[in-house]
Amino acid sequence: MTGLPEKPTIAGIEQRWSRRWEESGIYRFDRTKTRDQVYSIDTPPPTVSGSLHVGHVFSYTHTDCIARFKRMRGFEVFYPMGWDDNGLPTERRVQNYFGVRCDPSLPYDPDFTVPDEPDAKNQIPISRRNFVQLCERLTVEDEVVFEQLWRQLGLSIDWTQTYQTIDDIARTASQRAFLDNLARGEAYQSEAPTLWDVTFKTAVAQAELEDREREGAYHRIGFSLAAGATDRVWIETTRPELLAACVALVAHPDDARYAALFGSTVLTPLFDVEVPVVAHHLADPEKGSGIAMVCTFGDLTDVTWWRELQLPTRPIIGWDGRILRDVPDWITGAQPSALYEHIAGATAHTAKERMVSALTEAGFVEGEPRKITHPVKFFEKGERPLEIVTTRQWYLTNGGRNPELREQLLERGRQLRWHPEHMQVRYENWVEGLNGDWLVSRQRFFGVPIPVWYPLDETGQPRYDSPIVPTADTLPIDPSSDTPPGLDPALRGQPGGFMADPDVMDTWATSSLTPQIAGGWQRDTDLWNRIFPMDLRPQAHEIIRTWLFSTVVRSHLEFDCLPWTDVAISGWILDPDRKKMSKSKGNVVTPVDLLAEHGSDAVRYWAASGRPGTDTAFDVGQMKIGRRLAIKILNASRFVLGNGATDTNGAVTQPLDAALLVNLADLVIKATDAMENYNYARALELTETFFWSFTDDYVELVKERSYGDATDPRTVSARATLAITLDTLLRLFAPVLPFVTEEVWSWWREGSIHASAWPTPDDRSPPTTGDAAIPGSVDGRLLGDVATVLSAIRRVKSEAKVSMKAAVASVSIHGPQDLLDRIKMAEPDLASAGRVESFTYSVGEEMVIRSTLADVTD
RNA sequence: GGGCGAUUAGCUCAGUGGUAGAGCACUCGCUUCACACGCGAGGGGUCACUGGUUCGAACCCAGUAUCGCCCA
Repeated sequence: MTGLPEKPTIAGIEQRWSRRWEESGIYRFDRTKTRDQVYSIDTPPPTVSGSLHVGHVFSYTHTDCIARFKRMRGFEVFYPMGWDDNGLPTERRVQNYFGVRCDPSLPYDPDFTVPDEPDAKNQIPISRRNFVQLCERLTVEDEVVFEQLWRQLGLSIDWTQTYQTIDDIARTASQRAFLDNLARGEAYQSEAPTLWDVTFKTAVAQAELEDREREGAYHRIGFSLAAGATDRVWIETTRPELLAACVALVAHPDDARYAALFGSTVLTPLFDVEVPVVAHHLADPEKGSGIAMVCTFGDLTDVTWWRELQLPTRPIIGWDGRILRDVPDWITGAQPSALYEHIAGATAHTAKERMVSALTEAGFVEGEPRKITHPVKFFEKGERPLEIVTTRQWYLTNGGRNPELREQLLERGRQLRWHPEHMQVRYENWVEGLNGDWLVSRQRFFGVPIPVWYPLDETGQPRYDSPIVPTADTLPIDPSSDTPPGLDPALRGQPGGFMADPDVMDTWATSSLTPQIAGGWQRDTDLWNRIFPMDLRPQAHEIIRTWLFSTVVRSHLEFDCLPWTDVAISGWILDPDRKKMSKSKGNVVTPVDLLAEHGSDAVRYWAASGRPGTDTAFDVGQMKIGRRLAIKILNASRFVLGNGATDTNGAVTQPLDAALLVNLADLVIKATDAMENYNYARALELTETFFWSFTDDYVELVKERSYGDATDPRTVSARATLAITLDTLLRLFAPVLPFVTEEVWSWWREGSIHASAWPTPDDRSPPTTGDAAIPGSVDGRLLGDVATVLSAIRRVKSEAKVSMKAAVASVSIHGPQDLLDRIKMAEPDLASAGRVESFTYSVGEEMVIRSTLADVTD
């Protein structure tokens, strides 16, 4: 054995070993292995434009613990890392970082350089291609920083398998999968009311919505029953600015107050547009006045009424969220037109003020606005309420409109093994609640383009029903600069020519293909066949409805199977007030500082202590415990090895030693079982508990014996037991504490501990009952009994406030015969550990231990 | 409003039918030849509450409360 340090330290351990691991390539995927020998992981790609936070460190550590365990179990682990540089976060970061904004109408400027002093408030307009180049430039910078952190944390990733969600490979896979969906009829276009973010000017899918409670007010507005009549029907609305878009009034069919009006028409105030009064069960008699104004479109209920009652379409809100400029054709007459012009071009907010004031002046408002709070739909990343506009969009089937497909996807959810199990209901609830297909087109710049063109007819109008698609070998394409096969580029935009679909795909349309992108689908079939379907998807629970579900959808449609067999859902990190940690609260600690302060093993210890799927408190105290454990492992190992206990093949002949090995085998069984069930926290806890009692009790008991003559069987037995136990415990700790265990391993073992085999209970079988040399040796209780006696001896010394070195004249032990028999077998070890001069035994029921200290001579 | 989870020592958490546990913190000790980033000992809990099942409940069942999350 070489390299045993005088005074071991954990300083600098991360840099040393992460470099060594990279040089030796021990985490690289060996593609000579077949699918049954492989364990493949669909690693979540972090958003590079954001920053890594403690939650990332927490959950990625969990995955790494599993990866390391599986590797030691003999699997070839496919563990790639991806970077999600798609979509809005990157666009926004580029805008702020470089002080630019994308204007797709501008031509490409090859000489463009970024401003010396970027001003995010006064952004310079640049072309789409210039903008995308800046996106790519920034993400490359970010990826370097991220990779560095992951290496420092000790993730056992194959760094030759990284991917980006915007690179050529990802674009090709996304477009290929989309075209496959299109060919099978799973992707289709539809012109329909669409939830629309007026800030980002893009459509938003159901999965990206959230309800937020907002203040609003009911305005009580009167509709005239007939031209010139003074009789009114009073409705209450939170959106009076949409009066010009009113298409009907609706009340519940059983509502006697309005029964007489069903089938008749009324006039909208001031605009004098004739609208029908209709009945529908969704009208709530308890809400407002019980009769509601239906507009194009105030909310999703309006859309339902519009669809089910076949009402006309009268849009007045534009894609910018402002009232459309031109007076619509259903508004006629001088005064109504003048009123419309008064609100035209205004924001919804301003239009509301103007409408209320005009209606009030004309006597169509009753009472004061009645303030309420109500849920309003928002884009999860947006800050203004969504509008509903009618647009042409691409959709992917996801079961939202097809009961048969929905049931198939629910069945996929049941086939998947969830850790923890109860997370499956999140999936069930989401799939059961889908009310439409997956809207995949987005009106953004930095994303994967939808790979189709449309023919233009003689008048220059696009024919959306017969899109032109590229051939698979030309992917990836950008239809806005590439030309359809066989067509002249000059025909772009010309009558009889073609035009590009202007949109890009939803980021989830790419992220839902991470197995395909990372695994070489349609690109590296040899690799693909070795890793798919994958084994594990680790992820957070807030994206079950997005990432997890969309990945299942794509795999189901493309391959008719699950993308993985297991999913591990990680919990939140909570701050000390039990609130989710977040940037806005200013309570986020940067991972770099955390690793530097406590050490990677210590931070990993804290992370691995959190049970799978359970929210875990950010707890520096737990990291300190991890650090202490790492140091203890170094010191205990140095002691064991420095004592000459390096031979695991020595004959174990002493009962105490055999008892320890029995308990060790039991630990291995339980820890393995926990790991197999993705419960690294349980495995760690079991191993840690064993380790502390090993050092506190067993090592103290055999210290004297292990110092002895190397040819003495008692010494050989102690040393072999120490070596076997250390060897086993290091391997059990290795997934959680990769650095310190590797450090110790390097002192006396060949190769890397991370390439060694996970322990099995048969590694070093303890002597059997039949062994005459060690009576009763397989009884693991011996260790606990002896530890109890040792503790009693220590207590006497502690209470007498004397050193543990103080001598004990005699110890009398009272108890059942079998207990006494066991203790007698370890009497010499007890005598040396406790400095006991003599033992006496007496038989009885209850265990009683009495110790008498020797006279203190000084 | 629907669903899921949690509630155990001052704190962070284990513990799925058989005498309430760990670490931290606290108290009192110990310069023990691996470790003072250490070692030893000690004090500390109506297991949220109310019922039920059971010989026996922190654990199973029903309900209540509080907190968190997901969905509407």
